[in-house]
Amino acid sequence: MKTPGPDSQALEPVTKVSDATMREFFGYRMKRAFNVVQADLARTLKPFELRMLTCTALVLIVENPGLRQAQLADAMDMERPNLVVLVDELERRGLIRRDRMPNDRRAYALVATAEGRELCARAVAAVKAHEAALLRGVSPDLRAAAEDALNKIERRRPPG
Amino acid sequence: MKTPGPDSQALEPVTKVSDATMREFFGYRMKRAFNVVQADLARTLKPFELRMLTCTALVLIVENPGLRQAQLADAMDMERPNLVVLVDELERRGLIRRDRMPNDRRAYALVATAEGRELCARAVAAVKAHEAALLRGVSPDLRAAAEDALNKIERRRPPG
DNA sequence: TATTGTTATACTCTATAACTATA
DNA sequence: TATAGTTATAGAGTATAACAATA
Repeated sequence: MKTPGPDSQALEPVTKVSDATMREFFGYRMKRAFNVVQADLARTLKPFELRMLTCTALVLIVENPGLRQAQLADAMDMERPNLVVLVDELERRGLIRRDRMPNDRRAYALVATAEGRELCARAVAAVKAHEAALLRGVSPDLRAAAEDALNKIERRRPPG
Repeated sequence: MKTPGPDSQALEPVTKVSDATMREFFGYRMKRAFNVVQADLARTLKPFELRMLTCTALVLIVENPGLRQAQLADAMDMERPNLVVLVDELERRGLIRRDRMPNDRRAYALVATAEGRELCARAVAAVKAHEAALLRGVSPDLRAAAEDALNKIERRRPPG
């Protein structure tokens, strides 16, 4: 005796899509907010022909002249092979140089050129301005709380 | 008269990499924290052979039986072509069905199967538990503040 | 004409194994 | 033997144009 289960019910069309279940997850809210931030950042960096990753690499090289690629990859939480293309791109554009380290000829000392430092400064200023616009409506207290929470999560790393 | 500029200085090796400039950006902190959350989520969903996107799609279909692919894509903030492969995957595994809509034969009414609903419930429970573990150390007040900030950012969308 | 789902394509980000040259 | 950088490759996520079927 086979009665129609819920799978074979006639359905009325969905008018408003609910994501109540997903909204209980912090990760879901983070992803949605991050998508907005990331899209805004991409648009902001486009005039400089930078992306989030290339901009981050450039900033870190400017701030830490002489660091090795392995150090940069570690700081950016990415694998060494994936960093190579980013560094290639920045070098090809004349924004950074790969200098051989005198005492360890396997490694490169990454240094920004004058042009790289100048572009970096302009990009950082633009991002700062766009973030201020994006975060207007979020009070300083609330932003500080959010950053506190994000830092705590970041430092948590894989918990079993 | 060409004196050595800062580019050609001898550099002492970098011992500790500083990201002070990047840390001023909310987007940078978000990305770093999101990477941790995303990695944890991926590990949590692996036993169910789900990823963040397939899990989200499944949850939304379970919660909104009969919704169209275009509605689902809109709810997930993704392009229609990219959703097709996700829905293909869920359908191939027998977790959802694509029913033709009676009044609009262009569209599909997406419905979860019994198996899909059961897997969904187990996955949601697992994610809930893992998030609780990941967020232990973040007080409820702080978490609420962070979610408030994330929601405000999400609702902001592209600001010129 | 416009819309739904689809195909094809391309770009970005990520992850792993294996190689080279140095140490 | 171990490490720094590299190559090659593959899997995901994302974005756009163009198409067939239907409205």
